[in-house]
Amino acid sequence: MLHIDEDRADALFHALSDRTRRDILRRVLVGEKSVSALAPKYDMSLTAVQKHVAVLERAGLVTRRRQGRESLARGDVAAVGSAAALLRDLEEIWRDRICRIDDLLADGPDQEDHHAGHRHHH
Amino acid sequence: MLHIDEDRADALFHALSDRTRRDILRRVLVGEKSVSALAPKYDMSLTAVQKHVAVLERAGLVTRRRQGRESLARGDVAAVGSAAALLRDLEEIWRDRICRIDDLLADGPDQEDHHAGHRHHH
DNA sequence: ACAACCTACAACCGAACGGTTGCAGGTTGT
DNA sequence: ACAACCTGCAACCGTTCGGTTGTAGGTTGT
Repeated sequence: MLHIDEDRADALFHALSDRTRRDILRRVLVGEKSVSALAPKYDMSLTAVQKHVAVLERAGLVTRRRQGRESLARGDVAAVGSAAALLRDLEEIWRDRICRIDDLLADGPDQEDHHAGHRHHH
Repeated sequence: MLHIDEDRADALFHALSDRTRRDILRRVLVGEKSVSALAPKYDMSLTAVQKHVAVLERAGLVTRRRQGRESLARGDVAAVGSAAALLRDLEEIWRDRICRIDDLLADGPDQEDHHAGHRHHH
């Protein structure tokens, strides 16, 4: 689990980049909530809140379980942790920056062959 | 510095939600790089890379200094840290979830008066 | 002086985003 | 049985996003 997929990282940070979604996440982290229980907290339609929860779910930040007519969303703290791990990786890159010798060599031109393995999505 | 602005959080996570920007950030964290030094690493135009750096700069994740004809971008590890702090807040909310009594009371309907202080941007 | 280089910015384009309304379907309580 | 409720999904709309090309201006080396 040392290397999280880039697609996952995209989804994680994108899900976190909206304040309404962050607020929803905070609420479902303290306890399970149904969409209709969440909706009246925000001044937007219930469908909009539904979509926000769906984005959080696609990123793995919330899981859902169906109970009767309502589906309850619960925040997944482990997913928050894996986002935090990505940031820790960045901080570690910074801490080890001195040890890199190619930094002193001005980072050789095509040494890393034009960002290989970097798949773009369009 | 205990409470980071929501606008800043939006900008931070949005900047981090693109894999090209995360890759740029990794490179400028190990050392200063000019846009034209960064550009050949990606199969997109120089202008596109310029825009990505601008997004990172607006989020505070990189700073720039002008030297002659080129402007050098440097990653700001403190900004990465403040993003990490936001995630730590979420994890703390989860750790303290048991202590909250209003969770047991099903989170009172308008107790938090319709998400007060929640400014939306459109 | 002049060519080569690096950056900045505007205009444009298709796709994704964040929001809406409307409708259909399963669940619950009386 | 039936009304009330909760969810799911499609269609639509304006804005932002990620990318392009083109143009202009400052800096550098010969």
